[in-house]
This record gives sequence, structure tokens and C-alpha cells, in this order.
Amino acid sequence: MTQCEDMAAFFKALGHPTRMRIVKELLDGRRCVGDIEVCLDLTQTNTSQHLHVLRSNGIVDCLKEGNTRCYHLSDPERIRSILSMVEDRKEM
Amino acid sequence: MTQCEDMAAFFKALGHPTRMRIVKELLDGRRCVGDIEVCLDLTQTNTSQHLHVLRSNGIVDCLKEGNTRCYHLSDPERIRSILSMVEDRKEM
DNA sequence: AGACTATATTAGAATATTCGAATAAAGGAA
DNA sequence: TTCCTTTATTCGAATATTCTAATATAGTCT
Repeated sequence: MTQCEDMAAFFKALGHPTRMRIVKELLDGRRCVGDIEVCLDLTQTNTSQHLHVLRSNGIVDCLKEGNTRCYHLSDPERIRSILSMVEDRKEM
Repeated sequence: MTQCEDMAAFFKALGHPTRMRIVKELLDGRRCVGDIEVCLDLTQTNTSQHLHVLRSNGIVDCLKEGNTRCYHLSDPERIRSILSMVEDRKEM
């Protein structure tokens, strides 16, 4: 995988409104799947699928906690910086 | 368009290997379509189509110069920062 | 063990993206 | 004006993504 392909895959993973919402939710801290589901009003299946995309691109990671799985950003500060540069891009 | 949708659209525009290569090429300076085409070994149509995606997401802009159109990054320093944060993300 | 809860995976239809081929448009030169 | 060069647009086929419904898996509790 070339570097461009790898970077494009990362951006692509962030390039969906639902995944963007999940990422933003996780900026506030770890969440289990059910919480994300309720809080963003998604179906269980859809939540799980989008989390899979984020996870396989290294954007989130998860820990088993008994019966639930708790997702968190792999590198919250880096994501926060990237997002803030994208958010601000029109205010110039 | 919500903010999440807008940000997702921005990321999605960067989320293709060819567009990533075009953006990286433009980090070195302005290029006309034909130069991008040759330098990245793309067809004319495909180059133009990808430039259209980048342009409609505000990532690049272009100027007519006689017969040619010269593309450049709309905000090179911002793109440079975003890309460098994505490039570096595995070296930690 | 069986029932229950939480999450993941699979399958298939609907939709969107991507690419190449053909064509259009627009500026420059003869 | 006509030809040539450069870039954009349109169309359609191939491919990829997204969503829902159904099912599977795995942990907990009784």
C-alpha cells in the first residue's frame, strides 16, 4: 500500500456523516456501542458497521468490558487537531 | 448542510488515492491540468474529473491562463498541516 | 444448561462512485 | 474563419458503498 493509498483510506473512513458524528461523540470520551446507537439515533447494525470501518482504519479502538464493548479514539489529540483544522477552514 | 456533513464531504474529497496524489503534487506549487496528467500518468478525462471534486469541495482553486487552467491549493498551509498529521500517525 | 443482553456478521437491494470513450466548449494561431 | 490545443462535460458500464433485515456470536445471570 502506497502512502497515498493509506492516507486516502484514512480520509475516506472519516468521509461519511455518520462516522463523523461518531468520531465527534468520541471526542467527549469513551462510549459503548449501545450508547452511540441511542445518542446518535442509529440502528444497532449500522452503528456496528461504521465502527468497524473506523476501527479497521485505526481511528478508533475498543475494549471489552464484560458484555459491552467500549470504543474510544485511538489518538484523540491528533483527531482533535485534524478536525479543528477542517472545521475552521471557512472562517478565514 | 450540517457541520458533520460538510466536514465529511471535505474528508471524502481527500479520500481517493488519485486525488491524494494530485493534492500532494500541488503542495509543490501550481500546475496546469496537462502537467498533472503527465506527471501522475492519468487520462485527461480522469484528471479533470478528480480536479472537479477537489474544486467543488474548496480544496483547490483554478485560474485561467490563456488556453490552460492552472490549479492550486486553496489553503496550502492548512492542507500541509492536515496531511502531515495524517502521515505521521503511525510513527508513534 | 437456558434465557437474556450486547454486539458482530452476512446477504442482498438500493444507491453512489469511478473510469473510459465520445463529445463539447473555449481560447490561440494561421 | 478554420484548425489546433487544452480542458470540461456527458453517458454508460463496472465497481464500491450503504442500508436494512436476518442471523450469529459471546458474555451474563438465574
